[in-house]
Amino acid sequence: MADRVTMADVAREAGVSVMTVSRVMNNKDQVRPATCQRVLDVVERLGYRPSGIARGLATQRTGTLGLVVLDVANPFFADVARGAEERAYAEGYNVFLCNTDEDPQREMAVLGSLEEKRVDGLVLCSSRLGESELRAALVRYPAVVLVNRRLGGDGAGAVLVDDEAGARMATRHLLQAGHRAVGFLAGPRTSYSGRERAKGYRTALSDAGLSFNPVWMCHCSPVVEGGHEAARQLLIAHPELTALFCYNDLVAVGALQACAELGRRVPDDVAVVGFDDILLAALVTPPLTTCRVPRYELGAQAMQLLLDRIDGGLDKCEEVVLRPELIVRASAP
Amino acid sequence: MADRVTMADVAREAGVSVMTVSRVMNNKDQVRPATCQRVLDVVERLGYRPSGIARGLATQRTGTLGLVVLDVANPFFADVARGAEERAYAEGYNVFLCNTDEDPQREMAVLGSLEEKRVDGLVLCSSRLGESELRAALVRYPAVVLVNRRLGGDGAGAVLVDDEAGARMATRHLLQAGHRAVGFLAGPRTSYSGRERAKGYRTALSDAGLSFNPVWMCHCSPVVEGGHEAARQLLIAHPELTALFCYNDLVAVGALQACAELGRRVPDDVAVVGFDDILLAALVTPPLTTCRVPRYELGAQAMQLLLDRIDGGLDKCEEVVLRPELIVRASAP
DNA sequence: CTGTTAGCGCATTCAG
DNA sequence: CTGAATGCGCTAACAG
Repeated sequence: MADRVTMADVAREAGVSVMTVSRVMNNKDQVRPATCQRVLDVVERLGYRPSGIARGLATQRTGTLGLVVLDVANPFFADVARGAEERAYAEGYNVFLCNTDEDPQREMAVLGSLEEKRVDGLVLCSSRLGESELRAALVRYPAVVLVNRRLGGDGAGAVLVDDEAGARMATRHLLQAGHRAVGFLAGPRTSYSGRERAKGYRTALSDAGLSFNPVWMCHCSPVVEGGHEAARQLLIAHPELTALFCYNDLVAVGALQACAELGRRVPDDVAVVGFDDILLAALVTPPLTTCRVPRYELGAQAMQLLLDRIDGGLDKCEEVVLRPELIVRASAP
Repeated sequence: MADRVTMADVAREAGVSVMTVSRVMNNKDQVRPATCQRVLDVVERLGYRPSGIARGLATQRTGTLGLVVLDVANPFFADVARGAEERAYAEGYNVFLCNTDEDPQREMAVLGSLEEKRVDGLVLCSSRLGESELRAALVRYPAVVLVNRRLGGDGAGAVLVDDEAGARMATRHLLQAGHRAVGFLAGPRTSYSGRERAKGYRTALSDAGLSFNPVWMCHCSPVVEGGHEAARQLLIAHPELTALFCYNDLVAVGALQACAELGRRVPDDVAVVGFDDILLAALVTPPLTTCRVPRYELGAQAMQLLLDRIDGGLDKCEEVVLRPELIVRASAP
């Protein structure tokens, strides 16, 4: 790669000052069309590209945003990321993608690195930090939007799914089908969404006059293998269970596998309900009844809110709540 | 967000020069431990974070890399991205993720934006640019590694899957099972991998003494719906087909759907083989026979090669080829 | 409409 | 071991 062409090179070649080149590059209109054209020609001929780094230093804005997820390989976050990146791209921003693997230490590390990169804003999904740590971290960015997490009081926007309503809907669906022993594969302990879904699960039980049985609930990693193990343990320890409500579809697929291994037919012996409605959900056998979450929308709206807050001011909109929708399929008719 | 603490603030507060602070921040050892500690204390107290932007301007290295994919929401690229991001994170880099949606114009646009951001290097997956355009674009980066694409001659590294061998293996598997009319859902016309897989398909046919029948091949979008449509058309137009080799697993799932709609049983009436072995492949009914591609590895090795080339020099290693592996399941026993 | 002067925050000389 | 001067490439604020 040859040495980079700078603005000075263009200015010299075009016989103008760097300031004029700068104006042309930024579409400031106060340049005579002829001059403008001459500069543009030189830019073209020399293959000049302005340095975002230098511009960032001068303007204190980098045109750069951060997107933090637990794991892009998880289809949920892949879709969220796509929605977010799409909005950012449309507005001319580039986005740093960071994975945390649910590890608070790593989360702190990536937040630190994004601060060093001087991102103009940050979309933080499913943070696993404690309230005070999180609050302390977020003041270090010009603007922040949280996804799947609420943080009382201060200046972070939030885009959420109504997890409690979704879980309540899903659980009620099972109860209305006559189930009285509904287990809950609760996902990670540290998940905010998980806690909200637990609330919904318990509310649905109490709505139906049933009491919450803690031994029917089991935390697990939010992936297929996590659901597999947890479902296996739960079904063996509590053969009375006739239904499982699962933290997400991956966990539900794991539950399906466990049922198959244990010779429990789905839905006849055990009904299974998932959450998210990822592509997979409709394609497994039997197809999963699940709560559809608009993941792309979640990412896109979070990014939009972030952009609004970046230039509109922090009083724009504080919180967006998306409604999940129950999708009934064969795993829990 | 309060005004940012700068190096000068730290220097003043610690009673040293900015140079000393700079040395401390960069672990240069030529600082007396006592001074070092004093500086570190002030850094901690003031919450100082060096500016990567300023540092980038001064050093001409940004600690930033680009990763370009067609679509992160596609599970193939989600896994590649994860592998790549992981390696980059381990080396202290941040990565910009960009989607192109198979649109060459958009690809040019994101490449341009990454150049402005002055990335230290670039991993470019499945480029849809023409040879000369691509070559012209790549000289603008300090280092580049291509994924799923070969580019003769010059200084771009490449990490590839042996698509031809995989396709040949997959097709041969079908032929050995007695199929004589094997269709090919070929994916996008612009896909390099697609063309390689077409070669493998044709080679396998000729290995078996069969001739290539162009009407049994049909291009399609590399997603479920694309496979669905293409398979539907192909099976209606050519009911003699008893097997379908598919560009990837998503397409294969679409083919499964089409078979179901047309009342063709899989594998008895039509055998189906996919490519990639994404999570989905093992979970649909019937489970897909497919060519496993080590996607995480693909991303991780591409990133590793990029890092090697960034500081080791461009003569390091030019090309890595990963072998796919045939996974036999019920869709084509 | 165009040019000049002065930083943005840091690292790289070279001196002490 | 530590500091002072200089520049990375660009834009903001004034002048002309």
